[in-house]
Amino acid sequence: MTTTKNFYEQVYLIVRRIPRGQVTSYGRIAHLLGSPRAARAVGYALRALGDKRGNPAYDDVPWQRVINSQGRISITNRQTTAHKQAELLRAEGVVVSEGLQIDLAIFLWEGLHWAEVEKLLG
DNA sequence: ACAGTGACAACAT
DNA sequence: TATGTTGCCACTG
Repeated sequence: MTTTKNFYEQVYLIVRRIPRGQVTSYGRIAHLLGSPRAARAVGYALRALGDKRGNPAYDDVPWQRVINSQGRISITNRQTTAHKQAELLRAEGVVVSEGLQIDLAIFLWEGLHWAEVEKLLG
């Protein structure tokens, strides 16, 4: 259990702001957090949610709304399947193709403004 | 302290 | 277009 507001926690805060029915990318979240090159770390943070499942503090993180910059689902590990993510997204209205592709022109989240992020991380 | 790891991204073939 | 390579960053043992 991490008491400090580390990078992972910051990632979760942002992800919780993604509206239902919309998506964003790992890289965009990294940008919002002020570490434009930390896309990989963002993915790592979301993967870590798998180890927290069952913990009420993290059950509300809509991790399925985060995909890669190409608009494609990136999951490859065995704990959580890409298909599972696709189903969760479809359930909230996001159109996911057979090839796990999503049209960013339609479903991409606008993101937050600098002031909003600062207030959030406060 | 240090090397390994990965749900990325950009660039090069 | 489709792979392959390289840079990155935070976390872990």
